[in-house]
Amino acid sequence: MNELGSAKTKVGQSYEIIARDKRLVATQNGDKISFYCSKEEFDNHWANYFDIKTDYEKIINSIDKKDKYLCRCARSASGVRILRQDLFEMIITFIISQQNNIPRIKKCVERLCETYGKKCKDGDDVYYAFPTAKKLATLSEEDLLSLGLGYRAKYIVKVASDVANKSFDLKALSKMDYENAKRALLSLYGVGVKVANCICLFALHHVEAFPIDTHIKQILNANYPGGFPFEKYDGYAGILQQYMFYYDLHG
DNA sequence: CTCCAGGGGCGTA
DNA sequence: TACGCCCATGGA
Repeated sequence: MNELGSAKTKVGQSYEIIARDKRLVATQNGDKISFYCSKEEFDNHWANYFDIKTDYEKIINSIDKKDKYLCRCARSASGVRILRQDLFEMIITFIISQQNNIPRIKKCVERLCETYGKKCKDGDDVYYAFPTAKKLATLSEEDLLSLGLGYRAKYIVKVASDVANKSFDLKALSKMDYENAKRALLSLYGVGVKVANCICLFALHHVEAFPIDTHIKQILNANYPGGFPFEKYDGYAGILQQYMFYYDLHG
């Protein structure tokens, strides 16, 4: 059992996190979070996933005190962390996310896992891992269309086969700096600037990546008509972007 | 440059 | 209940 500071106080919330073939149940009571796993599993796997080593308080303290809006966002979202999620999962998930809303993205990913992912057991509970590139590469566009993926189906088939046959090298990608990683991702079929930035931020932990969707565009227009002061936050603006996103969503 | 491509969630009436 | 509107990317 481990504890973390939380972004927001809630009572009796329970969460299920599935990443690669691992699953973690977490509950939150007030600002106390409990993780139901062994200390070994937490240290070996989830500590990295939750980016435990990064000092987010230091980041929050670095915010320009004159920027009341950003200070308010950071205070509201102070428990938000940039996860270190699986690269292939993020590539496919963010391709699905384009032109799509969160409930539907969740449904698509769940169907994808239940249909093509490895069946796993945790005690009496059953869950499904995210499908491998090798597995997805065997599918046809029609297979994915039937899961409701729409016009993104053809992107996923192509990207999965490029990854499976190593014409797109994930290992090399994971070693690149932000600019090179972004350029490499943009070469993938169905990946544009916004999706590439999301993958950089949420899988590769390039926290300078600052994905701009229409939601963030509105936030920036409303609060930074002269443009966001990237120069003050060199190398980690993506974390602040997440604070603004959270604040806009949850207040 | 503009338009269109699934589809469903969501705001509005 | 029913109606538009929205959305990221590639291709025409």
